Amino acid sequence: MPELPEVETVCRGLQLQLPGSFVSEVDVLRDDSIGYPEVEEFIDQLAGHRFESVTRRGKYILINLDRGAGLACHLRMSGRLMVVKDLQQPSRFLRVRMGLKDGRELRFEDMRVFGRLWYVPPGKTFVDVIPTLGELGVEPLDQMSGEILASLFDGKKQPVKTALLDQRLIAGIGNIYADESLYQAGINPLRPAGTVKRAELDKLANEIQKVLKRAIKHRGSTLSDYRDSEGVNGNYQNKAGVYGREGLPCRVCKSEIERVKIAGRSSHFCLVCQPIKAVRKSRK
DNA sequence: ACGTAGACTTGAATCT
DNA sequence: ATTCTTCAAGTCTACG
Repeated sequence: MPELPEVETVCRGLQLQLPGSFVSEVDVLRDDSIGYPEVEEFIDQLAGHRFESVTRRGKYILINLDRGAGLACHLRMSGRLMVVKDLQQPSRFLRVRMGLKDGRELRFEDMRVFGRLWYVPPGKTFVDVIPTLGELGVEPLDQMSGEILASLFDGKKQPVKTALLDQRLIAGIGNIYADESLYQAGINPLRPAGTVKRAELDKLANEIQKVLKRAIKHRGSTLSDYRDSEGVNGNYQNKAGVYGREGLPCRVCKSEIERVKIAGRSSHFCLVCQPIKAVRKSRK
């Protein structure tokens, strides 16, 4: 799925397009796409609401509606949330269609049907409806430092890559940006998280923010499915240092980029720039 | 408590 | 051309 930069790009687009618009009708083409409440209620209760503002928490899109209600969306791997003006033939992966009073449509498309939409009724909070939202870790663009990483990783034996992907520790980093951040910081993804030295964590914290901000500037990465709220591709994939570059020369040292599975996820890195043992100053 | 496969779902790409 | 296997922006559950 879209990771933090892609979700942020979608949110910024929706914030420009939605506030002030009213939902006139709701059409659910695939029941699995609705997380809460039951499909019938989702349809009945969402209709008539006005969009007020769009924010993000981790990889969740949070839309505030009038009367204290809300609409949340997680794109997971292949979800798209977009506002369309010219109502051309919808994609075959259209799962939920929300007609707006001004004639436009908010469409949720999702090839793999992992993504979800949740309606939050007045009186309930987003966390009431989506418990995992309350368990998310720090927002890396707001709170990130070597000190924070040191406390989050303390005593952890799992690979540092796996720790970066744990949404309860840090919210929003996914497979692409975990690999990219570790590459930029010169840290091998297989190193047990708790063994990464403080100086390296300082560097990693800095690189995480740099990578995420740069990706947002490029409107995210489009590998296959991701599009922003206007249906436009991201560009960051072309800037990647290691992700998707297995077998290609490292942009720094020219040695071949490796790919291994870590906790089930493809992980890309340069053995020379990210040695398995921390590089230490020669002792003499 | 901690860490890692498997499941969920659909399609694209690579290889015979 | 067709079939098979592998892989994919994520996360939740079930094991050991």
